[in-house]
Amino acid sequence: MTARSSSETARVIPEATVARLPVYLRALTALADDHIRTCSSEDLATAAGVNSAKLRKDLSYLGSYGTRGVGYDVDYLRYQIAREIGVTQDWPVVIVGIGNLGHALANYSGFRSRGFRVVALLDADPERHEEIVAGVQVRPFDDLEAIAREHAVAIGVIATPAGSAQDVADRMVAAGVTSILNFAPAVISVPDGVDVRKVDLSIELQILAYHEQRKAHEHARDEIAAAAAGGES
Amino acid sequence: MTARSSSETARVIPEATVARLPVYLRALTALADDHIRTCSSEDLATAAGVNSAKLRKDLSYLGSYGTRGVGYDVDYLRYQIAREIGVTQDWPVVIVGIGNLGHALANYSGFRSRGFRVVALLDADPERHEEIVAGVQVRPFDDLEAIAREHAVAIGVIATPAGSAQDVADRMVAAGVTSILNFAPAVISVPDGVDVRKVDLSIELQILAYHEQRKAHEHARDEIAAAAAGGES
DNA sequence: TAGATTGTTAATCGATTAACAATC
DNA sequence: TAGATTGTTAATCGATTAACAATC
Repeated sequence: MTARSSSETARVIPEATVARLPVYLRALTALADDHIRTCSSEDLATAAGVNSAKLRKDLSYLGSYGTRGVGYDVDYLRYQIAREIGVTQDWPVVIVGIGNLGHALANYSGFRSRGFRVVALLDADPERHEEIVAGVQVRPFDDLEAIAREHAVAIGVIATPAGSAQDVADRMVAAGVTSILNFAPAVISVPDGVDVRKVDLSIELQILAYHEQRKAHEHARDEIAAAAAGGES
Repeated sequence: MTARSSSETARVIPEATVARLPVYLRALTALADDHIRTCSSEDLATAAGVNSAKLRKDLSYLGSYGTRGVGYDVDYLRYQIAREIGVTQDWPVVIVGIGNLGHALANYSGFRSRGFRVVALLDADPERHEEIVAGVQVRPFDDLEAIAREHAVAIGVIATPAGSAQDVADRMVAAGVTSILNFAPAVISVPDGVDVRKVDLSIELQILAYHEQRKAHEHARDEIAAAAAGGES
């Protein structure tokens, strides 16, 4: 459908790489905070918790920002990654659902410093409309359209119960939101062209539980094997 | 290192599959709540937001729990997946760091119903030790060892600021915790055999920002192309 | 020039998907 | 038996990694 222009030189960054760029950005910020001016791919990879070959391959999709024999200039690389991700500008964000999690998200200090600005907190419950959270007054969910258009909001965060998530997503999309971060434990469906990412506490815990169980089974097996020592080959 | 026993028939479930099993579990629970007794792979795939070939492949790693020509028994499959993940039992969990996010996590109702039980809330700040959150009193961080051993805690949740995360992780590992869910915006390193999963709000938002920016660029390009209509081939 | 480190190649590994034989 | 749907095969696609030539 979308014709690829030939002027841009095949700028397709793999999804796995895109997901790691923010990690590199954070690691570079930590290095800069420690007054480190230059780092090797090995240094940065260690700080980011990945292997250095992967890091260099990832960076190679952005361009050639290092110096052979020397390494990377921390500030320069940081700026290039920030620009590539798009967080040199400020993205207006709305949060819908100001329960416990919504409160925590609204108060999250990492927003502002990382290229995002919470322009509105919305909740369907009128009881919450008095409240001021992190300096922002909670407003009715029905104000979504007006706010989204006024601030040109492209990114929405859903922190409602599961039952409301699809409805909120539909309204967001209708209001022009094209990227959604969904904290509700529900699958939401959206039209093509809208991106959804999902964060789910209980799913993360269940993945850990699976591995825990496997470890437990392995231990049990090892012990049985040890007890039956000297058995058949 | 770990010798694979031959009695268990090569029970290696790919990581990508493991990460989807909890999604299937939730979808099956939703179907059961709607009094649906049987479903096809197509039905379940739709409910889980994946394609049906992938779903069937995933389920095939667990065993053969469907009936050709008929589909899957919802309750039976749900039990089999829960057993495979290990959430038919209850996992004791500790949460460290009872700020905004820690509060939200402690109050999260999906815990209990999904195989987890919060046995302790810990915080280093003595000011918080009076507090009772979700019916559980906040206790000193130094109680970690005692609590972890008493309840045989295998899973820990870190909801502290980034600066404390590595220290908390080290203490958890020393206390026998072998799976960590890390909400702090920091890379933590742990010994082999300890699993860490990371949930990071600002990274998720940055990934969305990247795609937003790409959409914006594409629109701009399309408009330029449209304006220059009738140009060279 | 010698030493260091990048950017890239190519091999390997793992995940996705369509298609269909098996079978209820 | 005819229709439906699973479980599996095999082809394809994407991600990881080691190794090293290029080059500062």
